[in-house]
Amino acid sequence: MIDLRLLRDDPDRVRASQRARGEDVDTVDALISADERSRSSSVRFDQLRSEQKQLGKLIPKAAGDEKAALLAKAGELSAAVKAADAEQDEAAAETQRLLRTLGNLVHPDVPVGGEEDFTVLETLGERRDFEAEGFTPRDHLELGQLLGAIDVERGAKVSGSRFYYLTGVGALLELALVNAAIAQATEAGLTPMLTPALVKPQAMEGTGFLGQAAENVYHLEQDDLYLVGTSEVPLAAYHMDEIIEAKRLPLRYAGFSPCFRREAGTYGKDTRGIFRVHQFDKVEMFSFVAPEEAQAEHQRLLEWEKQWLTGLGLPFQVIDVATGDLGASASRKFDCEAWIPTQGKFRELTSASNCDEFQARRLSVRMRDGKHVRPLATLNGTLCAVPRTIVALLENHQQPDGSVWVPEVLRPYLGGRAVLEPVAR
RNA sequence: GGAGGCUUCGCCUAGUCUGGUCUAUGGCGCCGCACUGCUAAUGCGGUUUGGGGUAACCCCCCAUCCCGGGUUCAAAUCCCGGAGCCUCCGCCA
Repeated sequence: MIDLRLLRDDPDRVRASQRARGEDVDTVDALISADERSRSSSVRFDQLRSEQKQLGKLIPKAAGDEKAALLAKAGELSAAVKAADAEQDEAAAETQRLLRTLGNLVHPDVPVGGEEDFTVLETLGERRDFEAEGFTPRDHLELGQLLGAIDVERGAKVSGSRFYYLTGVGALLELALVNAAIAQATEAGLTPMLTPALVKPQAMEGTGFLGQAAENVYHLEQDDLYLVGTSEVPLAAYHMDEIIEAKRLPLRYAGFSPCFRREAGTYGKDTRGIFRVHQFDKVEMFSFVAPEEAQAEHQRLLEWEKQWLTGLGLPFQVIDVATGDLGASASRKFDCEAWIPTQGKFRELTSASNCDEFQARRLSVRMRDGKHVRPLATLNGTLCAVPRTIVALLENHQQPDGSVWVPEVLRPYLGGRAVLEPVAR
């Protein structure tokens, strides 16, 4: 959530940010009045409580009529204290509730607009000219089937649409990608983490996924647990309710976990193959840094993503995502989009978000900086979302005979194989 | 799943039976100062977090003894509910 003090000092900035996100601005006014109510009732409560304490010291010493008079007075005071307390609780709860509905402040450089209004920051890698090479590229599903790597029919039979099996070389390819990604992250100094995939409401809420994104989250009602859509959630919540010494920062993690997404409202989108699925594995980077370091860290995460995609030999572009397409918690988001030949488009493979202090406030993750304790900043970035990376790899590195070239970084994890060959059916 | 125990301001701990003097004790760690020509030792002081007052500091006020309710003029302390941890048993791996 955003800083309440900022809202008091500069409500117009908050309004402007909400507007840019395409969100309701009335909330801001409701919030300000709830906050004022909370503060004034809090002052009254403090005064009454102070009087009550003074009186409480006198009562044990008094006796007889004097004591009876004091007790009578204390009775009245007690009722007043309870009333003020109740009002304060109510107003503070309302303030919190409203505050949590607001998205993060957007960074001033973020392009304003919807999904299509992103800015392209740079384009990297070489796109192949299949026409010049003399063949029509197959899509990832066809390649996956030739290689015996992907089985979506049985995925649908067993679990429904948007589920799949990775088989044979497909399974090996996932393990290779994950190993290579973890190796790169570890090399860069991140701590590898295997995280829970089921989390409590508090963790899900604190990371900002129960707002407008709630419809995409699986919930286990019997246990009141959520299936995470990304290991960002357990990684952010890892330090929940903790105060971290400034000298221990930055803390950087590389989490690996399954990810579950309901993909509500995407009917008919990306229905072929494994580009958009309900369950997949992902290696995610996550940083806890001092707020003043957040922008530099954001660039660092982006650099690691670029290094990864470049190592895989994929052509891609980096975009600055527009305001309307930011998640609730991000102030700015850079996506790396790989070229998908059969779609003739760049598609999102990785995404790096700067959440500033938004998640840290909600999760109460703070840093001790000398005498001061203050919220820190959290950032997250995809290193490797497995199915989409497989899609991009297969399509971009395919050969006319349906075989697929394997980039160097993956070979050590594929028994040295340089090419994946079609299998006889 | 069954039985029992535990949870106190970084860590450990006193206090809970018998409600008010708890503004929560002591040790360790940490920070500052003093002192010994260094380190160590010693002494003194400080050391939860959040909110409010203040231009800011000193300081002052309120809350905070796992969380939420209740009883009471008054709760770390009594009652109810919940969470977490531990031990034993059962079950499964």
